[in-house]
Amino acid sequence: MSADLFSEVKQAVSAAAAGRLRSWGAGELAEKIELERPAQRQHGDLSLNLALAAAGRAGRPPRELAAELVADLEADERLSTYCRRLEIAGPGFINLFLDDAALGAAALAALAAGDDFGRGEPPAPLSILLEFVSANPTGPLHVGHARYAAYGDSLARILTFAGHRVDTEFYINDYGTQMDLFARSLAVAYARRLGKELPLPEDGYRGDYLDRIAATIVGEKGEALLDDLTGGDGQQALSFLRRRGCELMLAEIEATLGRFRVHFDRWFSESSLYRDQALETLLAALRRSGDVTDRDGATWMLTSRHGDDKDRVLIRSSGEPTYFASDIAYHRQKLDRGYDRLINIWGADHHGYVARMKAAFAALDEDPDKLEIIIGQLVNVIERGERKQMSKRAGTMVMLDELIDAIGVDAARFFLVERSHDSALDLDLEKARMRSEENPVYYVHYAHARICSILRKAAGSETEAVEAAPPGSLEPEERQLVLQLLSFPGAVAAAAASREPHRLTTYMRSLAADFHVFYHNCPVLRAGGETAAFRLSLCTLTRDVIARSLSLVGVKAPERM
RNA sequence: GCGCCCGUAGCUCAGCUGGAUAGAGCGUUUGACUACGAAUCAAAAGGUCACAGGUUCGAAUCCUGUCGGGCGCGCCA
Repeated sequence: MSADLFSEVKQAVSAAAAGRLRSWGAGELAEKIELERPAQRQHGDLSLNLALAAAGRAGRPPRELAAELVADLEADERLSTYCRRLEIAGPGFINLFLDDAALGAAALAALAAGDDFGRGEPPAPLSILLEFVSANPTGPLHVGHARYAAYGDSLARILTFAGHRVDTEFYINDYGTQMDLFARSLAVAYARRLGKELPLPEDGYRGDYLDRIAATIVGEKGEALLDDLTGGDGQQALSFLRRRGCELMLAEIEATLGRFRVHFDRWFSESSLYRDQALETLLAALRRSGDVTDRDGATWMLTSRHGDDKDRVLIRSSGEPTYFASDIAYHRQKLDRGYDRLINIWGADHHGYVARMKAAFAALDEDPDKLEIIIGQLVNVIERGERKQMSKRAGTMVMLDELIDAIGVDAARFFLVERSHDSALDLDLEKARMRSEENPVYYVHYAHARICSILRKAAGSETEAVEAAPPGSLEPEERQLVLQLLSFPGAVAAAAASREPHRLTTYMRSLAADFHVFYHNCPVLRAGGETAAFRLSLCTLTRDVIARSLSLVGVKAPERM
């Protein structure tokens, strides 16, 4: 008995129905059998819409087709070991009623599979480079970054568990005007700390973190930079501040991400592209392919030839390269590392750049589909019931560290990843702080802790010594729990394929709910004998699946709470 | 003006890529602990799935349009 019963059933159906489907000219339906969990119990455990899907092609009424399919399925030996009964319902659905013993056996097989239950084995695993957060190293992370951090890190975990090879990467924008501005702002904080006032640059950065970093630099260098900043042209001092400030800022960012349980395999520096002359190489290649032209004193890339709205500047008339230019060089570099797929997670404020980046791939003679850009919607901050965009100026910034301090990593990650990344998210920090105990993560935690408590109680008991065997029949609540547990591999696969970690939070809430119902209706230890042994196994499997699900979104599974 | 995203219960959101009578949590009302953890469970109430067309056996889901909200549309990053 396989742990992944639903896949097993799917394969059996495919094999048994293939011939019939082909005779209707709908053979391809056998390749992608859709097994659904009907919303209503009376519709069975699984349902097939094959007859409905084939009706158009066959030119015959669906129920008539369903009758022929049912005959094929009933004749199939493998299927009849899982399936107690088949029925045709409604417009032409084929409903499957699974055998209780088979369900129980599958649950025990899932338990035996241990860490491998739900793990994907795609026929062709992808090697994926997943880039996310990539915040400018000019300030600390805020809750907007936190959303992408939670989303991206969860996605990396899920894709890995689904069987792909995933590297995660943080791109450091440590080159260009923003870094210059950062260095000059840092110089102001540095000088002030030593009793000298320098003019704050227009649109300069401000904030406690600059004082913090300035203090560190004063500790390291004393007043050594002061003369250059006040007397000289300041170039040497600014250069140092840019480099060292960036290092210190990145260290803070990395520490915050570490607290948030987000780890990157690689930190890639934009500056390194300039050191390696990646832009020159890139430009030469683009000139050869004819995708670049000089116009109005600037160097343009002809992205409009590849589906972009208009052409884009690579080198300004000032001679400075644009951000776009180094971004192309960066992606060229990523491609050269040999990944099958490059996934970028960008904020909604960057969606306008998708077309030009895809165009760049086409110009580089690379398949644009290798580049997968996921747009995450923004986070709004709610203050006194009003929705506000986060802004330093308006003082509505909420930092990731603040969020963690307020509600903890588990509640924060669950909250951020629970919603579809496609919808804007409102965060009311005060409300989150006051009502953090209502976070759904604790509902899932409670189920986990409750099971752990039962297992502690069972430790060393007679029940624990009995080897579990699938019972001949299951109580309705037991049955529901088993069906939910067996849905786990499908939930993982769906979350991975659709890049939607929130499907797993939805899944584990349902699983926790089904467990609580089971708990209230089906005594475990008190049942005694073989029933107790089997139910104890269900408890263990539920605990494992909850813990695994939580770990896939970077949340802990406490044994007590 | 153009492009992308969103609009589902009083509030916050799911809805398995087109399935059967649209679901949770919070809030409201009511019931269940001498019990393997009541941070739980059971029940009630709450809906024009923004609106109007279209596609088909079947639409919250797909296509078109309208309305409303968010985000973009630079030789900024």
